Amino acid sequence: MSFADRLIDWQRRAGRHDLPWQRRRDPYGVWVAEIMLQQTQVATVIPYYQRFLERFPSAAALAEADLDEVLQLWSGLGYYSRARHLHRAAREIVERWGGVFPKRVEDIARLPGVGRSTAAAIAVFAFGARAAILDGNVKRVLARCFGIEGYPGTPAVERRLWRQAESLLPERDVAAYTQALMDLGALVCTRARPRCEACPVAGDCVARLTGRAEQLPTPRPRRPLPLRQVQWLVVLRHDEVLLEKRPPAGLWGGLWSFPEIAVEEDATAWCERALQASAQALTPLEPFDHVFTHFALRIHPQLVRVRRVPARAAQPGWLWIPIDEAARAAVPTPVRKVLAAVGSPGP
DNA sequence: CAGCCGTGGCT
DNA sequence: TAGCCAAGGCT
Repeated sequence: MSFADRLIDWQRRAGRHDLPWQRRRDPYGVWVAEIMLQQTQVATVIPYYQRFLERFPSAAALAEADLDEVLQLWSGLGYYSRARHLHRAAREIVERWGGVFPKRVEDIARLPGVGRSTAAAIAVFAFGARAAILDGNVKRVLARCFGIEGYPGTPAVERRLWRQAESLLPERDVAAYTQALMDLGALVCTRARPRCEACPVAGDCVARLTGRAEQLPTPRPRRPLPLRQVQWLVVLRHDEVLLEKRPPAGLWGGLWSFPEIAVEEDATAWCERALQASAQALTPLEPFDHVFTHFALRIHPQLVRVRRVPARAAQPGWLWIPIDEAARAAVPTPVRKVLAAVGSPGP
């Protein structure tokens, strides 16, 4: 029996069949699922997927929405450029494709946020196309099965993996085969402690036969990171907290967060400058020189280790948000946690 | 091309 | 426990 047939047969018995995005096979539902699942585990995606599709049931509904609302529904899921791309792509589908999701893999792959692998997955699951995917699961399964050495992040190794993935494609049942590949990687051929005894292709697996299953795929070469520490300023006024809108791209792009400074900077001086610079936006607040009688500045004790201090926006927006509402605003998860830790500052 | 982007689970 | 990685794509 061929590699593909063994996997398809196994998938029918032991694979996943009841995931939310497997219930609907329309291209929009498949597309949103594939974007959310990029670098994100299934269990994390499920509640976000259900909320998102309830609010935006179609590309047209998504295209009409404000980006802020899309980001708010995405908040906590991470990789926020996915949400910005999704929103842009929805408008592209409406304007360029007349609201009809493109069918050709090349056209799907031109949508923002959709690369080669995601385009193939959409085409396979929504349109029954014959195309190969190559995600983390598939890379691991193929690297082990066929003994492909080397870090998959390098172009040479990735080319070999793509060629291998293409050559294994069955003539029919590509959707079942693709799902099988991902299920095998997620449930059996796991990164640590693979369950080789439950694998339908263990008999032909190079890594299994050479005892190198846990050594493949070759891990990323580690390079020491110049870690710095930054800290957040939490500016409070009664039961309100000051948030700034981050630049539209980059880290937490378009989301609201606390002002963030390097640990070497003087927080008090920085806060004075920031409040002075945004005096217009802060009306009807008191003049900044009263800041320490009318406002409370807290330097949150939680320090964050980051690669670099994120660049600040030239013209950040500022917003005083009641603490209760802030917890529901479009803010990234670390900010929500700090917010919960700060609580109400009292009178 | 290599670094960046987020959060959570795992060992 | 601190690092590694996950249904990758963009620059």
